[in-house]
Amino acid sequence: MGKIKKDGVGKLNLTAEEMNGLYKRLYSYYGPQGWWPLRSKRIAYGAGFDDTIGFNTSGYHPGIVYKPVKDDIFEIAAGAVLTQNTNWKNAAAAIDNLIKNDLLNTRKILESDIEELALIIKTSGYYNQKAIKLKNVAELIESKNGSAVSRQELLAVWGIGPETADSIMLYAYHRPFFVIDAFTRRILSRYTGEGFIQKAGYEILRTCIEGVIPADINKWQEMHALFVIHAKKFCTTKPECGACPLFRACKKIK
DNA sequence: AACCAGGACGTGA
DNA sequence: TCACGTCATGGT
Repeated sequence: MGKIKKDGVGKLNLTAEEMNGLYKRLYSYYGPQGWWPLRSKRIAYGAGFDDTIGFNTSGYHPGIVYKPVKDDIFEIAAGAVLTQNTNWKNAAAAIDNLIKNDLLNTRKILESDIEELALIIKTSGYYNQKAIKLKNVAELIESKNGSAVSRQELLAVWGIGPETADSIMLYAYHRPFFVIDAFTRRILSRYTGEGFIQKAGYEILRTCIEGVIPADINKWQEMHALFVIHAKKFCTTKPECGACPLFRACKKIK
């Protein structure tokens, strides 16, 4: 067995109270985000949607009815892949280009020429790798013939790591897996003052967070989206602590 | 002009 | 397990 993984868990002192306070502060400041930023939502929200960062910046739009369609699942999976280590704006441009070429569904992706596909998603960076990844996810989704994919199946796909898998599970399939990204780590480590959060392994941190936030799919979706928007607005690499809505509660660890 | 952006994978130690 | 190199565009 070797090392005791509990060493890692033991150093994480994140509490449900802290998490709840953080959620309430972010939610009251930014409002519901209604993620995932599907293009149908981006269009529906119109001017209220900041497509450079993938957020509805003008508050909730209760009058707008979002109608899910079959290809949404692949759009989310594709977006999760295309935004790997890349800003959303570049990924969104790639998605728009896929739409322009009528390629945003599993069958068309599988039929597409991989070198042409790579050029179509060029703006997202790593486009040769991502072209392969898109085909791989499309293949998995297509093979399930409409039934939901599992996290394990996603992780078995070349190009789908834990964060991408969890994004797909949480936002496309509405399953309870909390998404851990660099922003989540940065905000939580600063806010709680626990430097160890930056070093904790993915699964350790994920299960820890899942244990301190109420098991509510919508809340998990919102929490992750709130982490991302806050990391872009204030908790950047060089944070804007002066105007930050979390200033008073934050432990401010760099 | 370095640095960052909603990572994942292969390799060597 | 873990640190490090690779993949790559586009904005600040």
